[in-house]
Amino acid sequence: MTDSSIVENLVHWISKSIEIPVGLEDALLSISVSKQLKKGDLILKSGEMVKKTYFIIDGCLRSYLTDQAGKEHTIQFATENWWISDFRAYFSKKAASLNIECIANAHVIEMNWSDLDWIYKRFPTIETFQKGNLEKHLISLNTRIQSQLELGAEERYLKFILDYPKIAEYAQNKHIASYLGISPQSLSRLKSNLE
Amino acid sequence: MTDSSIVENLVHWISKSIEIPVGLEDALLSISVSKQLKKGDLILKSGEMVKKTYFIIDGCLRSYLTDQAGKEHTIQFATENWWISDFRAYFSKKAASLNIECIANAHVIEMNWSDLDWIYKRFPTIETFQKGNLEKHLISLNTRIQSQLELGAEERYLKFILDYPKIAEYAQNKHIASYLGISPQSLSRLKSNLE
DNA sequence: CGAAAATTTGACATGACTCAACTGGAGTGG
DNA sequence: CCACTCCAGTTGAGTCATGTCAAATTTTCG
Repeated sequence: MTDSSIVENLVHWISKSIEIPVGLEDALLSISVSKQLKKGDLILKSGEMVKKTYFIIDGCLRSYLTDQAGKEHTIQFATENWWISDFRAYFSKKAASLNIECIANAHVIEMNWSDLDWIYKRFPTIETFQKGNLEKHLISLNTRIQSQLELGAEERYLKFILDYPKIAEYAQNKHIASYLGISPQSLSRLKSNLE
Repeated sequence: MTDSSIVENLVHWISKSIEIPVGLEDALLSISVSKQLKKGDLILKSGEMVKKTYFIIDGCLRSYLTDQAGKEHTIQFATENWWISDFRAYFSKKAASLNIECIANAHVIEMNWSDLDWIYKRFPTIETFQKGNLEKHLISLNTRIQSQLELGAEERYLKFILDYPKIAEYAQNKHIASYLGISPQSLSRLKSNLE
């Protein structure tokens, strides 16, 4: 895939929420770096400054953190048309606490946050698009908290594979377990109980 | 307190992130309704459409949902300079799934979402302020998910009273328990273990 | 094929839940 | 001012879900 055909995917996605302003596509092309990632690639390590954000064309990535006990906790999965970065670190201007790892070969667009902010300044109408992204993200975090509060482990798992069937295919069980907040063993048992 | 002195609080708060455009204060005043709430007042009930959002001047509110088993789960606490509403329902144009309750006598500014959107259109520069709010909200949800994943109940409680000492004063134990995702009994035991 | 990683399974420990009883304070009305 | 009620909080006993540790099995991939 060429850079320009990759960027077309992003433009097409943006065009679903707003009219594409003249010049936007070229501007995006000028700041985009298209990357092919292989399973296992680490594109952000905790402790680094968060300079980049990624838009996923296909494949799957996850962000996770490692706690004091050495256990990993998955914060986010990202597939087609999602963004991934360490948002919390970037928004609060701190060093990354997350790692970001490719878990299924992926095409992504890499952009510098600073370049993206420049795009937002230059094309004010896409604020709407960006606001939509933030809202979508907010909804998904809210939903996750709600599930955690009111559902048991089995119900959370069922909801997960219902809401994100694609991710359920890509991700390993231990990744899903670490997203649901249970041990891999519990997830394994829970699945075998489903019949 | 008069309406205009209440709105000054909001304007002052906004002025911390952006330059106040000419006319903004009057515009805000024209759409703001200042309300005094008493402990126990319910200002949103699940099932209703979400037409309003609230900015808190002082006091404390919480949003919660009731699950099938009749158990309450606190989604958000809000004190000074926070907004509260059923964001998920509003952003996704659905009926409220949350209730919002005043838990300590409060002054709030009530606004219609539609009027607020009008303000955003009319004063594009406050998009920055709004974006900041969304980011702040996103960070707090992220932090909460992270705590839930990597901390045990006791550590979550300690972190809670550290991060939100004011709320810890206002809120009842059962509210805090339902926010942390544990039973009131467990919270009680946990606290007595702290010495 | 063989090594390394992921998953499954078993045995056991434990944290958190439920149900129920009891305590203590706040508010109300006689 | 006391008696009563109501509700939050505490405490105890028993249960259940989930965690841990370890071993066995299966899958992945060089």
